Amino acid sequence: MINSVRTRIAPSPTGAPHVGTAYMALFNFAFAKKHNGKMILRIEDTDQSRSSKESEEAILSSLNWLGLQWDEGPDCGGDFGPYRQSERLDLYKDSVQKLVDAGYAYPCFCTPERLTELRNEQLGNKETPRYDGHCLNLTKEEIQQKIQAGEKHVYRLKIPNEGTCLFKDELRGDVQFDWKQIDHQVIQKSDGFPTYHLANVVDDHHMGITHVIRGEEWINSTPKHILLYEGLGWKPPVFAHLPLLRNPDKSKLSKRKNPTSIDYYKDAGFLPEAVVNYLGMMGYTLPDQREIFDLQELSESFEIKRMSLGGPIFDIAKLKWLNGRYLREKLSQEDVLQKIIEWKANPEFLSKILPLALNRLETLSDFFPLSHFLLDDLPEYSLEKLIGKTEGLQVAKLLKIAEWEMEKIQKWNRDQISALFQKISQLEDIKLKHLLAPFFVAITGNSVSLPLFDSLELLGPDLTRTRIRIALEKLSADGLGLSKKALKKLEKDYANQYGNRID
RNA sequence: GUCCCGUUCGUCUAGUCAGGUCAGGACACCGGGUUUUCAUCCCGGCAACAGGGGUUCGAAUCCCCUACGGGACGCCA
Repeated sequence: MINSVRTRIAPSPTGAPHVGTAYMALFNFAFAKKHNGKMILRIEDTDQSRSSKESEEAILSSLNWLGLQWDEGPDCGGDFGPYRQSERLDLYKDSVQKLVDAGYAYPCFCTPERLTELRNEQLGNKETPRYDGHCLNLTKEEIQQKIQAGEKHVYRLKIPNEGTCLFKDELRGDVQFDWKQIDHQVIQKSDGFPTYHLANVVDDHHMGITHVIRGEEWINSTPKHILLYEGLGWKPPVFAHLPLLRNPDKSKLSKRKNPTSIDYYKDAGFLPEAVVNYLGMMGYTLPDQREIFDLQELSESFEIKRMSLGGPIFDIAKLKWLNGRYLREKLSQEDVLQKIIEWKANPEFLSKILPLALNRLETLSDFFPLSHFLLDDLPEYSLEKLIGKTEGLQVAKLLKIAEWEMEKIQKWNRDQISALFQKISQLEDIKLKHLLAPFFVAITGNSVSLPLFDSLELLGPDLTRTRIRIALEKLSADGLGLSKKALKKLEKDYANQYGNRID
């Protein structure tokens, strides 16, 4: 079938697998299946400094865990590969050339310094920061000369000076932007890699994508994409922008305020079917309004027009309720037992705990009380215990610093974790023993427990992050958290001592 | 700040396109029942059309304005 529906998900391998990715994947999947089409998975690894193989693997494996199977992708191949953008560079280079020839793009030699200065100036004048078209005035000869001299340059998209861009969003109808307020977006970076905007258009075209179903965050850059299709002489796909998942405070879902890693839900003991079901009821209701449904039921009855557009708040309480129903309605006791065993009651996992606990055992019955915090979702403890002998505000500060430092850990293991705490101990000039005290409580629920670093390794980054976040919330609720002002100051001091945060 | 998108119970939503049933369901919460406790299960309750103007016999539904919320404004995606 030539005109069959093809959708895609295009995760960027720059971090932990995000539930937002799963959310988009779910509806791309459902839409494709509903129309007997295919869903393609494409890795958007055009950011050389941030992309990693580990992250790519983690994302594929998490989506697999959820059962959101794609028809073509880097792991399973397909007729439109390769499915990693870093392996398709020639294609983008050709397109840039085509765009330059057609007058839709131009090289820009401005230095990052000049651009920063320009930005600050515009910001100072309360203008929207935009490229000023400086390099648009270069003559052919000057360009030739600079390129030959090996000057670093990027390619920018040339936006019309006036007029409007009108496009149709499947869910919202006509959307209109003045070209005036769209920036001359970089489409090829100085390292020769394309930016998202170029790569996604080129790939969507070559991969035969018929429907681009993506997050609302992209709606503002759609005019640029439309222009790229025009410049390359291609027909744009159908666009549908889905609402963004939100934190309880209605901001875009973020790991600062909510567990956002798919792995968290796995580690915390949720069933993939329940997570998928829950995600499916965010912004969507089946025509018959049933609320327990699987991927297939969702796909069979899926009507994209039924998507509601208000950003749904991710409510863990409801997810838990749903998960409970799956446990007792969808599975037999044998099934549940098997799941528990596979989850954490397996010999592999328990045998990792044992060496930590052995010296502390007098009877076998000591084992589970000692290790329960590795099996719990969240441990319980009092605020007094958390603070201990440390000063309250100091506790919040240390937790926050650790939270930021943990984001920088590439490979989550004992050594890295140990190094992290050693570093904080030194820079904050606090004895390791005293530094660790509040962490023992936040992580294990007790001031006395199994060795912390090994425990953290076993617990994994996602459960760890959540426990630190919860501890911070407890402190705030009692007025011992960081005020807005204190946080600002801490951010600054942190950047000076530890380097920039990665969020 | 500029632009774009959005707005029905605390939360997820049905109803909006084709204007006309006490605005329906679910989570959470509260109360009652079953259960040695708890949970499950069952029953009941609380609770919303953001505001203001139009159009109309009639507006949650169509139009306009305002407010509020979110997003975008990177050589990130």
